[in-house]
Amino acid sequence: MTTIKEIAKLANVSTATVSYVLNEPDKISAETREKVIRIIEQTNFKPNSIAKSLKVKKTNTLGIITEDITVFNTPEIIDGIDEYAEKNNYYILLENVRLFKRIGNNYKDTSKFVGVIREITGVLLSKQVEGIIYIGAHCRDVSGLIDKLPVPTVYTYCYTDSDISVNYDDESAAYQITKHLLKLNHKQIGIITGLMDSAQCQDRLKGYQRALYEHNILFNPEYMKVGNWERETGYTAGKELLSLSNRPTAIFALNDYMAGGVIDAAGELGLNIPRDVSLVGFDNRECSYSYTPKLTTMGLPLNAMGAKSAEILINLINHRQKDHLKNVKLKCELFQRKSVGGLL
Amino acid sequence: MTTIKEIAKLANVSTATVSYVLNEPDKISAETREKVIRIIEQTNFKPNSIAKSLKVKKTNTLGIITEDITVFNTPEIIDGIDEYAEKNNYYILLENVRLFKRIGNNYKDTSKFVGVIREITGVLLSKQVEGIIYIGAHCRDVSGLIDKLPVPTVYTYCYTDSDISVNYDDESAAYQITKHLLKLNHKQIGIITGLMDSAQCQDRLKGYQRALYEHNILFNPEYMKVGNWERETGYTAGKELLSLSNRPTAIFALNDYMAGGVIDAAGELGLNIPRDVSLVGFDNRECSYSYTPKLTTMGLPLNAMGAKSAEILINLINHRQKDHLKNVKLKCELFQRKSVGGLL
DNA sequence: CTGTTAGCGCGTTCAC
DNA sequence: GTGAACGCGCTAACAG
Repeated sequence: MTTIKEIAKLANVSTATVSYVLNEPDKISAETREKVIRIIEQTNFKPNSIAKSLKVKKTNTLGIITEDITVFNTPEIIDGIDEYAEKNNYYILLENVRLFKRIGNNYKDTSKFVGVIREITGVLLSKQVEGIIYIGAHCRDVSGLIDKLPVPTVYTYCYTDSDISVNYDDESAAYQITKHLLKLNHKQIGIITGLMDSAQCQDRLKGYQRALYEHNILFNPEYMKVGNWERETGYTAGKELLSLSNRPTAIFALNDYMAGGVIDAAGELGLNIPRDVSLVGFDNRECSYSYTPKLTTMGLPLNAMGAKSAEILINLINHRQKDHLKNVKLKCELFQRKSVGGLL
Repeated sequence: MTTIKEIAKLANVSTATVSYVLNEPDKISAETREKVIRIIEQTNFKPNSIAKSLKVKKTNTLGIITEDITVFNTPEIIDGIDEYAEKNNYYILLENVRLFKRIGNNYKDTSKFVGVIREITGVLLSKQVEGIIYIGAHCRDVSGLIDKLPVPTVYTYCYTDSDISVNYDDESAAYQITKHLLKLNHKQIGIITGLMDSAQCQDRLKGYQRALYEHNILFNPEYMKVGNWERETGYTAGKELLSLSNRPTAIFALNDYMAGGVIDAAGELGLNIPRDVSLVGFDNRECSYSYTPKLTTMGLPLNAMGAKSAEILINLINHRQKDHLKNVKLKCELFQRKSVGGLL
């Protein structure tokens, strides 16, 4: 690899001159500048940013820790981070924990992998990243997972009790969906929840109830079935709801997988979606588009979450962050497709 | 941040001693070693790998260029790279081109973004990556996209006419599928292709024909319909195939989307899958699992491709690569689900 | 005003 | 177990 010294020699100038051409071109006369630039281009010289970073104590590098890059939400978040970072001249060092492969389904027990995380943050810090974004595989409380770090840290798709996090607004999303159904004159709206110990599930339930309440509709416990996020429970719950004597005219499944189960159930019962019953999912996963009918579902602002995380982090790094930020919640967007119909 | 000097001072030794404790502990007496280690732990000191890299001229960093990290195949490939890299003490600097957002669907016209790629490789080189893995968004010839680089480069999910690439074996995968159907006594096997200008499509067609040939079955042009990879053409082609007087007993759609279209077509014609017609897809995309019936499809060795790319690259970096490697093709694995039945 | 000299950043490693 | 040169680019201070 060519070095600045060789360029200097070839151009018959000092290394300082070359450096100025690169960093403060105005300081150098047009003539020498062009001569130097020509030689740089000819030799394909790229200044060693390692050396530069050592000197200026700035790496312009962000560390990303993903719990699992193969989880559907993660790539889009990274994409958002990446776009914002690039625009602001930051680069990305990626650490993928491979959570599921490493510790299976016990990921809720954070103690199992604090050691792994400590090692990873150590690497990132020794590589002088200026800030860290932690992307959860699954939206939950990860307090205690990362020790207090000497660089700013932002959590997304998860949160802690003391750090800045970026997520989407489950409550408002569920409210939005329920409102949408109510406006189409649905008054009997079934809901299939995920596991009840998840904050996401609780928040969505709140949004659902708030919308009902605003329309003076009493929450009917018969219309709520508890699922576990998997298609099978959507099927079971769907069957129960649709077999009710006063069956709901619309069903809100708290994720797309369970909505798929409802489609199965409706099919078996000879019910047509959306004619006989409307259906809404959540997540806008790829599969929701290939269901028959195409599923109306809630899209997550993943890209925006990534971009927002990067924005906050870079602001923190450069000490221009308003410090009142804590839990940022971005709005979701409804994707209206073919599984919802209106009532007279 | 603490430096080696401060540690040295606190421990009353020279910086050299601290360095040896870190890198060649045996050279230092147990007594001083432990003293130094204690202080390192107390102060939470992390050696600055930037400075180390500058000195030892080794960053242990691999650059990954992804054409688009949001494309379904990419995260799993990165996961594979990551796993292998981590085991071998390499780290990952990620550059995401965001191909589709940047230049829309004209990605086949490589000239449109050579400039972007040149800039990205420049950044990676200046950050002293020791090798680069280029991950295509779409398997195709990308010759001329990257200038000859001073570090080893491996292409995956794409290829060039002169560099090492890692892909999967389309021909053998299609052969495997066709063979599977033939063994179940299917003799009339329809095929729905993707766009014919793709090498992948050509190779799969070859595999299909080779299997038929081995079973002395003449290729029947009526049984081949050309699609464009989208669900709609799968539907159209499926309808045509299934309306034939001697309709095929099995259909091989060259991707899962088009297989979805065949499911639509069969449904409309009142044909049951797999009773009336068997169906196989390709890609094992998430949606294939949520079709009714669950689709039998060909899984791609994405993780293995990533790992293999990393392995080759790291071997190249350390000059222990057999140089006869060129186009590595990994085997695919059939996922047998519910869309295929046997014939008497 | 243009361009040069020289020391610095931090950890490594060789000669002593 | 230590002193000191070294890697490469940056930049303050300075000379022409």
